[in-house]
Amino acid sequence: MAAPEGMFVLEGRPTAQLIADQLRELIVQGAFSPGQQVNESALASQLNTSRGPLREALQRLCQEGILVSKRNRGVFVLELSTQDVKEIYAVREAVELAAANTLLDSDPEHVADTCRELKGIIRNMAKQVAASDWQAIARLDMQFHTAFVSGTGNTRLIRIYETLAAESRMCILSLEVAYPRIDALVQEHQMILDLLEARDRGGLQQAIKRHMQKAVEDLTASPEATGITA
Amino acid sequence: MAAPEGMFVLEGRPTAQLIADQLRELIVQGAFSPGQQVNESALASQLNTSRGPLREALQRLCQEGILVSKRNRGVFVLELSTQDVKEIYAVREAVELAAANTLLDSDPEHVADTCRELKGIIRNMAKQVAASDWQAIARLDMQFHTAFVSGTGNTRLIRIYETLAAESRMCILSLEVAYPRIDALVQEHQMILDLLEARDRGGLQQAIKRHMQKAVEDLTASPEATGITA
DNA sequence: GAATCGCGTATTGTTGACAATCTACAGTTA
DNA sequence: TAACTGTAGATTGTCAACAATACGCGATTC
Repeated sequence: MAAPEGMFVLEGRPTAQLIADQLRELIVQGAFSPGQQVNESALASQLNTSRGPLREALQRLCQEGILVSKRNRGVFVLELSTQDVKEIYAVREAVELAAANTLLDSDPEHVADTCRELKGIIRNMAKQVAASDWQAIARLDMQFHTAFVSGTGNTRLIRIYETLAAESRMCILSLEVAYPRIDALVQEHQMILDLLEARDRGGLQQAIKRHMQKAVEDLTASPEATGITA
Repeated sequence: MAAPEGMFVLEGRPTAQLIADQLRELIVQGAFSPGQQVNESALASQLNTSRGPLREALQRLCQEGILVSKRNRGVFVLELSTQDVKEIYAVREAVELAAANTLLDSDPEHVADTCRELKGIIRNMAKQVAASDWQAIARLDMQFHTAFVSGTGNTRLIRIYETLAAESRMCILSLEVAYPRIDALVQEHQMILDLLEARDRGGLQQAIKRHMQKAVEDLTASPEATGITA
């Protein structure tokens, strides 16, 4: 029996995950300042739920790494150090390089589909760059890379990357206006897209490496101007 | 003030993690059959704890991927498909290649330390191969690779790999006596170690790729003989 | 005879209360 | 004045009871 259109399973996913998704979005948008303690009771009341589910959500975010838990103290919003930035982008490079190889080994038509999606994201990104909307730029930046990795269809790789994407958004957020050249952002993504379309394996790998390297340089260049601690 | 010898912090880590570690070890050792439901109340009683902490531990293992949660149904032990095996080893390859590059870029003395550790693990592995103790072999196999990745010092990479290691042990476990050539295991690891010591970047990368590729072939070769579903 | 409906049971999901622990501050003493 | 000790407050960690949901089986109907 096919379900009628417009019908969908209500609350199909576990509640804790819904809360976690909501909180993650709030955190990466900077609704909580780094190092700030997250109060269980208070948040539970605000979200109109009990401490149980909320606790599970917090624990989930702890495991993802955007919150840190201290025994008998509570959970705190992650404070990013330059070391953290280096780690995050090193792992991102590893994942994206693997994704690039997998993509180039896969069906050309599927690659074309992915390229179409990426192209649309770049278009939106250019718009937001013109509007200087940093929130949106950070979101689209990670949307681009997440779509790139999603193209592999490897659910584990995708899951890993989603965590990295959240952490990266926190990095980018603390960057804000400190970002040196706003136009380079669109250009670099466009280059990655072009090389993927051209199926230039070596060039794509180099472009990804450069993209990550530049990001680390930008993010660690002036730590005193950002929220990133040395 | 230096703490007197013999003193240590009591139960410094969160309880849920202790339970999770214990359960993870049981699962990767095959104490639960794939697809089997894990009963919260029963386990809580057995482990002499309440459902709260146990629930958190289960959720943690769900996020790691060795348990799967179904809403209002409970959690079940992961059933590995050939697709899962391919995914796991694709991600492992990505992580280990990145680890290899990072290691070869790091301090030679530190690499030497890592090599010493790996050498010891290989020695133990050879012993267990002689004794045909599959449990121990699987444990040492993953211990080797985990030590390799740990050499990078990248905490995020290490955390990712620990999850992959757990899943891999489940793969290897279902392999058991079906493993084709028991000697190749020690040889392949020895080769990786040698190439790392020789600082042969290209050779090491190739060796890692081959190692992963062979593992997938072995694991997916005779699915009917193993617990891995098509 | 096959499909459907309804009930019973088992299990999870949620809640609120209780216990344990830590930090901060004030009081005390050398 | 500086360092230590004890208390107060707040927050998390744990627990047991309650509510909601899904599955399996038997009765019923066409």
